[in-house]
Amino acid sequence: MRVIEQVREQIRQALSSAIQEAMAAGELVGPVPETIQLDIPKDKAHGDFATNLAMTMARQERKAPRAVAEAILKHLSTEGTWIEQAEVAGPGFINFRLKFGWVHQVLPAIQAEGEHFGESDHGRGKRILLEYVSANPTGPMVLVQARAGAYGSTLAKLLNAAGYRCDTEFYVNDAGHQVKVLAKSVDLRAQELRGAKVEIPEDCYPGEYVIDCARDLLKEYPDFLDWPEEERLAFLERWAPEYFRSGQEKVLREYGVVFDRWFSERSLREAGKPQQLVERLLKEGIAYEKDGAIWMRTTQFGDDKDRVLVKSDGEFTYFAADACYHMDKYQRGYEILIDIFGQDHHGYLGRMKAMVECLGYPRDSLEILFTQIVRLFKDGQEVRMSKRRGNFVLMEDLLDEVSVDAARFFFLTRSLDTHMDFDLNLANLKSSDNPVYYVQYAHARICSILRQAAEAGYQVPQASEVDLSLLKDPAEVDLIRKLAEFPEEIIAAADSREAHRMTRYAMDLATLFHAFYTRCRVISDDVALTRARLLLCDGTKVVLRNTLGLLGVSAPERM
RNA sequence: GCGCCUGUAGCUCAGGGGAUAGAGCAACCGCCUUCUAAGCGGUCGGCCGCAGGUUCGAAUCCUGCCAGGCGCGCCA
Repeated sequence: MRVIEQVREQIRQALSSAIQEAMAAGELVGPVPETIQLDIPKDKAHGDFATNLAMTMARQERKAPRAVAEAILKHLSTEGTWIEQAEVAGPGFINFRLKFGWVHQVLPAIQAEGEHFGESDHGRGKRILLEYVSANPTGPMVLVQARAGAYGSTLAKLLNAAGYRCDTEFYVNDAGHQVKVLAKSVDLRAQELRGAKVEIPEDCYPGEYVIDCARDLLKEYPDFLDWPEEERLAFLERWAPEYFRSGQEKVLREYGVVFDRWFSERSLREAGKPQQLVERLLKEGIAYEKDGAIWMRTTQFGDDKDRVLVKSDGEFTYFAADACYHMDKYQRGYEILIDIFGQDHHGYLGRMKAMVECLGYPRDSLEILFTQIVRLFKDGQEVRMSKRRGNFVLMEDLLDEVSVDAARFFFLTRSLDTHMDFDLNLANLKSSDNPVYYVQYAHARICSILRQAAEAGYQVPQASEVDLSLLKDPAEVDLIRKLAEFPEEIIAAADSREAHRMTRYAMDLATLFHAFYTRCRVISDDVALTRARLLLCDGTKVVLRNTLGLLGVSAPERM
């Protein structure tokens, strides 16, 4: 049950009828606007809801906004609604004040729905595939992937809570040139570890982690270097990517990021998907041959230049495999594809959109979100990451410094497209100043109250046995109203793909609870009031836990 | 040169057509004999990068400029 949604609908219908009445009376021209915006004003003096309806109608009516508003109000019938008072305000807003108690309806709903409170069928089961992180299996993950991981996993939960059916996938680039380079690099390091003097060529991976990988290899296969070179390299082309991939999976799992599927690029290639696709596109005239290569006609759909599918040496490009992968997603029944890419891939937007159209799918069915860079600061200095030099900041390094809860929450307070600074010292991530503790503290506080109440013989009552009208302190009403907003907050965050809205909601909710706690004593001699407040505490606890759950942050019972 | 992102309080960032622009941190002043002070209340702090335009209304949309970040391969 969505309390606010129902109230909104009620007000919209009242407004809509009022306009029709006014039109019948010749006071308005009409027509009734298709959408009626109904906001919750920032300033409580402006009522519970407000609409700019009259201002948007001013032009068609050829009247001053306030005059339009007056005409609407004259015909507004509030019978059978929660509306107590409606008035014209400011430049032409219509402000509504609702009857006391309208928000109270939400507490029984929370109690009934529990961990499912907040979910809705808004998305109508539309199938979405969210691909994110997708780090190359040629090394450990870097800082920005922690950002993508936090954001993506929460976005997926939000989409599912909002009634979409969202699956998540990690695309493993375990094929192609880079895998050969990786195999060569590991092989050389293995030789080096066994005392051979080897020179690491420029084009090999120089990172320390390659040495670690070689060490683990020799531990598992002590006779590795006795194998013929050709066999060694062929083996490593499979073993090394899997070595790094499984390492990534482990780190991500500890970070609260679990994928429904790890999709292998090699599996696509081995199944002959690129050939099939190229043949099909050639037949359709969407691909063509030029200079010994085969190109996809992406310029047809707004790309700057056509893209190579098959190089003149006969190899399929990464782009060709990516096209297969995305086509495969559609063929598996997903209607919307969301990819989260690093900022350094932003140049792909045009070609990816064009690619999807070349494949015969709607341009808008592919959405690409870009995570902007993350800079890490420590002791006032930027910790620089450089993949080439091999001294880049790893995701694991970050998690050595801060808790998963702190890291996830911090990333999720920022919109994806801000360039963010992660200051290990100033952000004080392990200290109590971190907003994540502020929110968790509210949850722990409630748990403590409920424990104390239990000792005093109070259990959380059934909502039906509580006099909700006792919850009338402004702090109580504000808190309940915020609880009521939770379902639509999820929908807004899911639809806009803005996962970071939920940390703000969490902080706002915590603030309102702390204010309530300070103003209103829960456990007292007044039995009826105590029971009502216990129900409110329990409802807040449920919503805090649900919110933190979406964020992938723990909800501690004690702190 | 072209493209993408960013520019809001001392710092880190929300807000992205609507009423008086917000939060956290930092600074300052108060509040624990009672359910967790990891808390609450208050003060200080802003030409929303600059200039035009659209609009009843612009921090928000459009154009240009300035500054910073990142990309522009038959690489992956």
